[in-house]
Amino acid sequence: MAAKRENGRKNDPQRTQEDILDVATEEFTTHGLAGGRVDAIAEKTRTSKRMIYYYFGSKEGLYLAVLERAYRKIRTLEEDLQLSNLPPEQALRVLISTTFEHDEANPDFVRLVSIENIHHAAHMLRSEAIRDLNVSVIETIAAILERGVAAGVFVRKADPIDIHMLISAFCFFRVSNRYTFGTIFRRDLSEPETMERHKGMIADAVISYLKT
Amino acid sequence: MAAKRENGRKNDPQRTQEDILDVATEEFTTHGLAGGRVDAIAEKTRTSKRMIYYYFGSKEGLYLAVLERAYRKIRTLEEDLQLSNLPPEQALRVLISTTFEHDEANPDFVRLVSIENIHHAAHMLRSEAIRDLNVSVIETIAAILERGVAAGVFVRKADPIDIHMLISAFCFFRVSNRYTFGTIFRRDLSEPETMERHKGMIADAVISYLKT
DNA sequence: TAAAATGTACGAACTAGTGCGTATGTCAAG
DNA sequence: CTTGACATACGCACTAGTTCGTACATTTTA
Repeated sequence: MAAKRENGRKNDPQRTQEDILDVATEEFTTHGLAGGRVDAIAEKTRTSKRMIYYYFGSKEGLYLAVLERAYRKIRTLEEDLQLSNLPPEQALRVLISTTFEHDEANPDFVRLVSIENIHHAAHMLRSEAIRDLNVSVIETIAAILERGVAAGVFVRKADPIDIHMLISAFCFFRVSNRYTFGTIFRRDLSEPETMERHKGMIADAVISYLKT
Repeated sequence: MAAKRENGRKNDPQRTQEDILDVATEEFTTHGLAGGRVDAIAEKTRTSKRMIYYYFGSKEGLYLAVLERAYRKIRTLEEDLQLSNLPPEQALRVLISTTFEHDEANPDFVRLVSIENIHHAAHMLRSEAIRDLNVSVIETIAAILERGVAAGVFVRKADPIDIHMLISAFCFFRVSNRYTFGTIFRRDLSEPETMERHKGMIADAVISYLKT
């Protein structure tokens, strides 16, 4: 359906699709899946609504494409962090920093995941590409925990997925619940000093938990 | 607009409104604000669409009413926990347990907050009732932390709002991201043993953090 | 009987999706 | 290297169906 071509053309399907996906991401993350309007996307695009259906078939197809691209962008960062050379505690701190900054830098991704949860992860289930993701993080954490226990710096034998959840929950929440939390407590979570303090807190909390 | 009546009538506006709100809560938490259909709500109600507009004026008005009722239900629980008699560490554990079980028991509330965040907390901002909520929790935590530091059981001088966020993030995430997390890691977060383990983990993490 | 509560039927506006025509590029034959 | 046949890329204008909201009639209660 989507043919791939080299450059030097006026017809540039690659760019057209990217353009559509950029606009669609903005629209869906701002209004949700049901709230996002195909016409609104079409208007902000260089191209027309017809092209959206030409390339993505349907509104849901477009949404799925947006979701998959967001996940694909993510995957690259999680790999090759080279944590096995670092001492366990430091390795974990680097991993936590990375997760923290990742969520902070990708609010679109966070919002899409929130939207997916409202829809019971129905679209994620249909996408194999997305399903077998994140697994590498667990292996990374598992290795760090094992080394830590072996070296005696960590006392507690914790489940890697649980630890990932403890870290991810905090980092994710800061971004996903920014607006309600900010409204209730009148606090701007995107301020640099707040960010640094929070980054230190989740790291210290996880480390001290493992040391107890 | 909304008259209050006793019982023993065929006309029971109180019950009608509650009925509408129940159905609307279900609809909005399942499909989101934009995805929720007024006609679908009307059908599942004992009454008709006309009544929805009679009592709530508009779809947004209905949504706001749903949101406010959800918050009102919550508020009751947070008060009177009588934590000041307990030693600081135990008081904190009780508070964390309460938060944990609260989010677990009120997935509707959690979902509404998620939906609000997608809409930049726009409706919360308009509702005074909601805005000055949750403040009591902060005071409770602040008192516990002070007592803890004074007694020497807590070493770290932490910000109460930060601690609330650390706790709330984990408890909230478990419910809000249940579907995506469950899909990726093939783990059922609602299993009793998992719940107990997680409840213990967040408590231990917070306590050990404060003791370091 | 006045006021509140409720039901029915309908309409205006919106929205996802499409039919059909056009433009742009590819490739092969002459 | 021009020409013609064909495939891909694109846009306008329309449709079928949905969705929020309301006008009007009716019943119930004070």
